[in-house]
Amino acid sequence: MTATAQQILNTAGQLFAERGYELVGINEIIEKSGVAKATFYSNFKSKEKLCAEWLRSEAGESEAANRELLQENLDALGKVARKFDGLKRYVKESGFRGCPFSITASMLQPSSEVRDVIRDYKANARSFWQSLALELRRDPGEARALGDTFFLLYSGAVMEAQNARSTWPVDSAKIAALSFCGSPQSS
Amino acid sequence: MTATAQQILNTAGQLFAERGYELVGINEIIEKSGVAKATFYSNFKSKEKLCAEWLRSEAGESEAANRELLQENLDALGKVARKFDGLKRYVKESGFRGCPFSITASMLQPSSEVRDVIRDYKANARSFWQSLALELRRDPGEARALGDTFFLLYSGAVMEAQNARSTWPVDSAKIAALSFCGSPQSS
DNA sequence: GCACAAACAGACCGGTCTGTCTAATTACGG
DNA sequence: CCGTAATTAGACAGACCGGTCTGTTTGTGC
Repeated sequence: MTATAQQILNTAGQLFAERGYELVGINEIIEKSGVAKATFYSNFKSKEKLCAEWLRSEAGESEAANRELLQENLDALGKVARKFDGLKRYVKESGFRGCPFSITASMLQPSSEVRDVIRDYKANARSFWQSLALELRRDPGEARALGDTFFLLYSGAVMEAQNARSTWPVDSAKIAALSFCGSPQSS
Repeated sequence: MTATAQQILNTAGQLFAERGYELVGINEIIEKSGVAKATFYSNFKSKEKLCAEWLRSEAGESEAANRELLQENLDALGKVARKFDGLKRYVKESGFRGCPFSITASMLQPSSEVRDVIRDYKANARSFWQSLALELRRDPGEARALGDTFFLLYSGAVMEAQNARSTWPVDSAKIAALSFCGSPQSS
């Protein structure tokens, strides 16, 4: 990927995250990234391909962060807490607009390359929570249920933090997740 | 509200629910509802007003259903289960696209009349779950926490059922919510 | 039968959208 | 210094958007 393509991707990513895929036009993207329209189309076949590329890179970063967190020297409960603390920090940032994947999915026609990227991301996120749950429950069935509970609480927290424009859903979800495994809450 | 306005509202509501506010145009709405454009604009000031009206009616239905459920002769746990069962039925319907309020909110510019409707709806939904929690916990603090847990699990289930195009998130959320009632956090 | 209101069809407006194309300019390796 | 490739600005196409407007037809109460 050339430096020009990277520049376009960064700019577009920021705009997509702030206002959503459908509400950002190509013209604004090229203007803000200081690039001619022909240059844009020589680097990306279409707006939708650009979107797929953006989400792929977001998914990559998220998966790397999850992998790193899993390998840290910390008990599973601490990792759960860390994950929610990270979300809270993210929500506090100006311009938080909810999960880029879910939001983008809701703006897409049923069939699209982008949907595959989103599905993969969600599957990975779910399996991250499953991994954490496996450290907390011996029984595989219980672990699966606990992992899904984490996953759903986290997802609900993202969604409602966006709607309420507040961090209370994140705090509540964290407390719920921690107390769900029968542990004292930390931090 | 005239029968014509009602017809437009029904058609538009269906289209909005299926594909989202931004992806449905006025021209399609009037065509599908068999109405002239001038007639549309004599019944609704703008597309956005129509959207607000649609969400208001959705919110009204939802609140009525919640009120009814709360008054049924059933213990709180049964009501929690019922609420999730209702969601599961709804998810199974063809064309389920997630929470209309959250989806619409994600397509809107920051300031809009519609945002107020959405905020009110969410506040009402949260207070519904709080009411249920109050039947399950004496301590007000614990009840509040439990209500928010229900609320977030439900919201996460809606979101992820849409993404996964499956009902497993609803089943998992229901199990989590019910087992959460069964294990009151002692403090 | 007539008047009035509502609904009709659809042309039209200014604007935005993605995407294509031309033609001029720049950067640079051999 | 020259040829190739990248990049530039921006005109343009074709579609669609929300919304306005004109003029006609239809239905209804008096």
